[in-house]
Amino acid sequence: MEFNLAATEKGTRARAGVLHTSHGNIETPVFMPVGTAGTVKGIHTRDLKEDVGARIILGNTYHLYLRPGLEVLESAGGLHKFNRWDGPILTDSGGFQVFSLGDIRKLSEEGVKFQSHINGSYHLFTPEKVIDIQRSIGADIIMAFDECTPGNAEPEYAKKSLELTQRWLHRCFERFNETNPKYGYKQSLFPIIQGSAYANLRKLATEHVKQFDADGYAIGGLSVGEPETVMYEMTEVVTAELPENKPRYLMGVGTPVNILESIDRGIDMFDCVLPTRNGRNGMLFTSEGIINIRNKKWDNNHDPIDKNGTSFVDQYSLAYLRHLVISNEMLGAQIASQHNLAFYLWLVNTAREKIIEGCFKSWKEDMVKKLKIRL
RNA sequence: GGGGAGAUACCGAAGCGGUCAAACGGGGCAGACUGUAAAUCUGUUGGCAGCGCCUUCGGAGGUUCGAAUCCUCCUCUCCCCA
Repeated sequence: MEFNLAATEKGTRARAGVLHTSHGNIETPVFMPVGTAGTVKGIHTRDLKEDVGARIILGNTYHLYLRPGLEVLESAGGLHKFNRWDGPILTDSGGFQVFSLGDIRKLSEEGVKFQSHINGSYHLFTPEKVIDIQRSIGADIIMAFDECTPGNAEPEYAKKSLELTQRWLHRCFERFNETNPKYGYKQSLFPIIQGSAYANLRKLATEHVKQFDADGYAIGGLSVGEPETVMYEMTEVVTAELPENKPRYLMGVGTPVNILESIDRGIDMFDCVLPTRNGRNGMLFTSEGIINIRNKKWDNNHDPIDKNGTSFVDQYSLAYLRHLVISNEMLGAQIASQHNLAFYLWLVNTAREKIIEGCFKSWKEDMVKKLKIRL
């Protein structure tokens, strides 16, 4: 998997690049819509591609393993064939579920024993097994199995947790190197840098990860409860040490402001559930600011959702969308999700253009102010 | 015409002498959500006002220290039999 830098800008670490995969090229910075269960909730792949302009989407190892299961995915010929998304796919390893499903799992040196949130059955996820599962799912980019350390972890715990993730990383690469893709195209394994809110740990983690000369590097364990300033600081610490010629992926981030600030700090790839989840729950990210579409003040406003919007759905009015969301009509969740995703893609696309033009920094400052406005 | 049941806050519906400004649902209003156990969750919903006061349980009277709860009359709904 090749990555080529197309442009950088002085006075910022922002980069524009192109990542080449077997399922197409990805221009960066990029936002990757999250499709945990093999679907970006509420959005057809046709709309993802043609309307939203998504270039790569996510899937999740834990969730897809439990349902529909590997037998179905393998007989379909992998996730691309199963969900009819022919662009690149990235699967998360289940490391985030170690964090988010903290109450129904048990952590050990060997791996993590999850109790299925679906039927209560037990499943041991080891680094080796997680690689095997991701071979079966067939994503272009697969993630190392890690422990996503909570944002408020004590130093001792953060250190122990990081060291476990590091040992698991060796096991991941070992299994990765002794197995082959199942569907005839290359897969790339990205390590995940942990270290919680501690700069010294983040530096150690970054150094450690570089020995694998991976096709890309991810930063995990951020936006998990720590203050935003910490998130930015940790991102800076890590990107300062990572090789320039490899893509950097900031996992699970974030708000539109978070994304612009992180691009400024040298991040190339993002994913986040906010545009879809918050969209379903009535929150719109627009070029003028944030809208809670359930609020009464929109009930008779017939302006378009976003007059600068790039999506087909932006032609719908605020009043109509409010009506749909308030009435719990499924189209409301779909329109809101599609708008938000299109907005996120517009945001990273524009950031890319501005980097190439050499005026990202000033555009960003301006944009961040607008994005914080609550309409 | 005869017999029965009932009227409670925006709606539905508990409550049947004090712990009732009144359970619970719904609806309304607002908030949260960051590698998705989420089309979810939380708060609030008589009026003022900083824990106190004021106006509420169909209407009017009454009993009582005290009434949404008991009594009388009135108004209106619903059901059954003619």
